[in-house]
Amino acid sequence: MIASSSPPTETTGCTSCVMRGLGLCAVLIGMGLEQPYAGGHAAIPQTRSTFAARRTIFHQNETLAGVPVICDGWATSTMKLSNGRRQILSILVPGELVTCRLLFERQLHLSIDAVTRGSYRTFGLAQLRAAMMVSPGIFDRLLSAYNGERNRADQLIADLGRRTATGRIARLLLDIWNRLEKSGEVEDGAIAFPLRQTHIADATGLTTVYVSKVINAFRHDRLIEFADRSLKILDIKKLRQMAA
Amino acid sequence: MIASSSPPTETTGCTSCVMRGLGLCAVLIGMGLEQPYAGGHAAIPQTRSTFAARRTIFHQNETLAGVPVICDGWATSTMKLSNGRRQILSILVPGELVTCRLLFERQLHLSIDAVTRGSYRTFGLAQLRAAMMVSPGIFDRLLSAYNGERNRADQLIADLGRRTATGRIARLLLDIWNRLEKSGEVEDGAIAFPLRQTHIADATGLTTVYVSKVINAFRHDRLIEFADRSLKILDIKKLRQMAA
DNA sequence: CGTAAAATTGAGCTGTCTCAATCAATGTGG
DNA sequence: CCACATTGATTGAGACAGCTCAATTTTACG
Repeated sequence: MIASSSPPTETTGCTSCVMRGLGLCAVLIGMGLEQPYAGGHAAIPQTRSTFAARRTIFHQNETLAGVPVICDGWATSTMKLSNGRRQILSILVPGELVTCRLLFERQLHLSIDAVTRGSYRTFGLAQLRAAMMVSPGIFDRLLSAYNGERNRADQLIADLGRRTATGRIARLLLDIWNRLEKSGEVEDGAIAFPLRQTHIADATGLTTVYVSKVINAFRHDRLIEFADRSLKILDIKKLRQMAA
Repeated sequence: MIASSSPPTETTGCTSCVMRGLGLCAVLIGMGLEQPYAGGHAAIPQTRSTFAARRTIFHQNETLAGVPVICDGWATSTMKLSNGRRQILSILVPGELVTCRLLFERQLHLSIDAVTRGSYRTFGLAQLRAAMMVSPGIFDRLLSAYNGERNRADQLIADLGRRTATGRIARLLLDIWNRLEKSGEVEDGAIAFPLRQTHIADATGLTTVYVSKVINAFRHDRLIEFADRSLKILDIKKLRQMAA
């Protein structure tokens, strides 16, 4: 899994990294911005930070100097309300950029919370923006990534406003499934799924109690298997129906 | 209100236009892109289309060649679900750009529905993108407009997921109030407010029946006056409390 | 002026929440 | 490596916010 010619710690997770998917490294190299580094991707920041499970990685209203990418582990971007409630805006799976908004705004207006332990790297704002300006390809890809974020946000609005609990949960599961499937992370018909029911509740605007009941109904109807931080979809057709 | 030296039909609404706010016209003129036109803004497209109340202006999945700006009248961007329900993603007041997403994607994935009668102009994609590339000012402003759209979407997600009906409605009213206040459209302590309760319901994920009850409760508590397509906030402090 | 759209009202229903108690899993320190 | 502490999941009973249905009135508009 890890190329023997390069240091393992530096390439972990990079195969599914968004930045790699964007072809960003190639462009940065083309710009002559690469730093001498044996066996790794030239544009990858040397500093990698780790985070513990259930910790807040970046706080609401914190100011960042770059765009972090989650190398390893899962996280959420969460909005914390004055009444103490919280709403998850998006689930960040390994390899994902935290949010493209940071390309144009230094201040984070929501908090990034770790689900599992993991690590991230921060790409420099100036470097990324320069790459965008130099390469129309990068420009379009980053902006279409931004549009992708928007699409998901819009879907979530429709879910929360106009769909029932079972529909919301089914859609959340299918969404994550599809994302991981796309990057080839289905193994034995199952995906790693470290989200707790608390996360599902906060993402769907429901209660943990009620999430538990819906999930158990899904299990009972043999739509899914969900245990040990792993998710298997048994009847994707019927699950899609519930999500319609 | 209208400068006597320029044709009234062509300048209507332009004073509060986003494009004007962006300083876009000046930049386009500086680029030598202006078209000869007596008494108007050089960069404003000559073609202006009108729409009738309650009609769909652009359909979900339609492909557009430019970025429309609502000159006159109110509209909504709405997502139509397979189960026949609809969710309003944003309320477009006069002078607003439909969505910055169209700068980077030709396909609209939601529908734009007229609330009142009105008119719009479409700015050419190529022209806008060129202006973005030439002027860092325009670039940043358009992207921060995009970020603004995102912020509103995120707020809406939190509203729908974690706030009660009264909170959602209070926040909707306050949001629109603030936007119009910012562009100086409060007159005699009231704003024009052509939204029907159906729109409020579709924007807040509620039912018209229930919206009616909440609005009447607000009226009864003398928080707002709301009739004749006009809204007056009587007790903004208490209304903000409900929205907290 | 007539018809369509919007708002209101009431009665009853249900999806989801709250509260509370219990059990299972996970993580931590000695 | 065990014992304890914390976090997470489950279950049941009861409550309520917001929905549905349906009838009626009011308002808007061609």
